[in-house]
Amino acid sequence: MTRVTIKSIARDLGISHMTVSRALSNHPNVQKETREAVLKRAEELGYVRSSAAAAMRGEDTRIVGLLLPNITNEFYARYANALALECDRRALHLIIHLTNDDIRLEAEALRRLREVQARSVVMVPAPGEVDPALPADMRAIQLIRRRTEGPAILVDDSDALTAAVLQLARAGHARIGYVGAVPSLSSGHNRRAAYRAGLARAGLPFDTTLEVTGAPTHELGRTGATRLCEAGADALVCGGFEIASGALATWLEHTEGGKRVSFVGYGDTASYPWIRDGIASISVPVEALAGRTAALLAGELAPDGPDHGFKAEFVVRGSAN
Amino acid sequence: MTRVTIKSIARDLGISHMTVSRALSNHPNVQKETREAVLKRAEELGYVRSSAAAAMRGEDTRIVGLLLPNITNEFYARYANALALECDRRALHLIIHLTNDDIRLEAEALRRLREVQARSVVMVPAPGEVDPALPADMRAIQLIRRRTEGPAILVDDSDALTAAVLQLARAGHARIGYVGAVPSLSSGHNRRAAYRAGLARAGLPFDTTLEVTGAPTHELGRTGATRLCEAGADALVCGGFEIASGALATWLEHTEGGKRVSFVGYGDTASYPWIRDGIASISVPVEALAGRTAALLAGELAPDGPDHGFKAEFVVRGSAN
DNA sequence: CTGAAAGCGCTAACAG
DNA sequence: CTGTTAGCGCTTTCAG
Repeated sequence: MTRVTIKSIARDLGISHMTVSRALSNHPNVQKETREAVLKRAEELGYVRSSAAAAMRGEDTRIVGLLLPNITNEFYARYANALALECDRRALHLIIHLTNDDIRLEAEALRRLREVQARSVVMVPAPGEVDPALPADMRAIQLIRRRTEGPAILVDDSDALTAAVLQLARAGHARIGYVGAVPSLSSGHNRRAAYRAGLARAGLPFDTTLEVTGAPTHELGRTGATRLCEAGADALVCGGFEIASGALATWLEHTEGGKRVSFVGYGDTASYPWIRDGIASISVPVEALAGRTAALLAGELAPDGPDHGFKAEFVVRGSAN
Repeated sequence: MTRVTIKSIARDLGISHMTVSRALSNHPNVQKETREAVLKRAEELGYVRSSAAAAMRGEDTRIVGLLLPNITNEFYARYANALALECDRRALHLIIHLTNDDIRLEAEALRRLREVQARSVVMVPAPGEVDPALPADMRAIQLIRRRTEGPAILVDDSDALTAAVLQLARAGHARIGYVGAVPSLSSGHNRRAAYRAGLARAGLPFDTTLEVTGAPTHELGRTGATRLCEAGADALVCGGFEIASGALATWLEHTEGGKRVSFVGYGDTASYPWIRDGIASISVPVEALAGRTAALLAGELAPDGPDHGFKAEFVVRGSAN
């Protein structure tokens, strides 16, 4: 049983494959009966158009790539979920590659997306000193972090982070620690600055032993939280999704005995309200980000330039007292 | 700046496109210098092979489809994560479509995967009375649930569910409620049977008001848990991932005042150990499932027949007392 | 209204 | 070792 093509249908019906093509694409110049016969036969045989052939002719593949560090972190999962729904609605194919924030895996994924002629890629750029130019034949939209120029969907969380620090200070904490990404990443730089701004506004002294930065991973969260606790921090502020997930695990172990260390996570993890007295956090509007991304992908929005339109919010819960 | 093809490289170098093709695919019959010149030029120009052209010639597209109800549920997220990693490792493209357990969205996704000539699909079959045959030109691997014949990766959770009921009975509960999928789904049928077996073995009476079934959604979890609590249940057992996520939310609200209703969730949600005294649950070996799937996809395993090789486990935590 | 030809990028099968 | 031809599925263009 070989593939059903317009030619096989044409042979089957004793007509030219062009007539079949026209019938299937609703071209007016086909006799009614012929058209119906074609449509019927195509249906019976389960014909589907080959998108490979279409792509070869230069048609849009309707493939969108999504490059994420992982998809277990709830922020990325929710983002991917929302984006996948939007893509399905718009008949776009979403190809997901996980980079694990590794720049080599990222490069490999980009290469393969070029092979399939993806029309655009949405990517959380992996951290890295070098600056591999993003491919020009696909439109790249950077998410959350910005490594190079071009369109980006970013979140302004400065006020939220500052507010978190102020709240902790108000609650009587004087040694507020911070774990975040390396300052070479846009997000790492800005978030740490916001943390420092919070300290300044609270009139608290600045202490580098209370700052841990590194590659924004779960692991950094774990080790960073440990280091900060050992350094005598009485509160922890997280500067990233992955980091928060690691730091939370450490914090839960560390404060099991009832030690009074406060905690502010990052992102809207569903279980945050249910853990202990509730985990305070920096809330990021995931669905809105995904919606905007989809609009960009569908060309419903101006394609160029950065996009700082989103604001994070500080959500107070028990862990911030 | 038009696309870089073997022909454009050939023109550029003043040779035939076949020589370029051979050079790029390591065919022996190319003069060393020519080969090097080609490779160099290809590199410079950023040539990538068109997989559309390859697909048209009948080559494998290396595209794998993944159809999931959603990707926010931690089980699906972790599964997708693991599978995506395996696929990246094996240079497979993973296209994710979300079905929301809607059989029409599922059909649409399958049609589009046939268009791109996906070699295989991994799918959690949507619930539905009708039985749309799975397409024959792609290999379909059913996950968790089984709607029709063909290879499937299933989990045997009977013993775990029975054990959960027994544990609750031991803890002194007599009105143990169950929320699960409709029995027309293989998983719905088996899980309810295991729940009932638990009751029987505990010597507890059988009570249909303590059983709620429906489409396996978060919503069913919410409403089902409410109904069961109103029916006077003193313990809840969940028969599915989505259901557990909904039921947990309801349960947390309902028992806030300290009412003593016990709870057994489904799946290995990371936060389960941290909520209240820990949420007991049916633990499913996600990573193993994904590993087996990948092996099947890569053809490293016998492709046919069912696969019941996985066992779920009951994990006791505070919520089961 | 219908058909034949050409070409998208690539390689197998033949010529040289 | 290198080049030419043909064909994968499809549509655009041109000829009936």
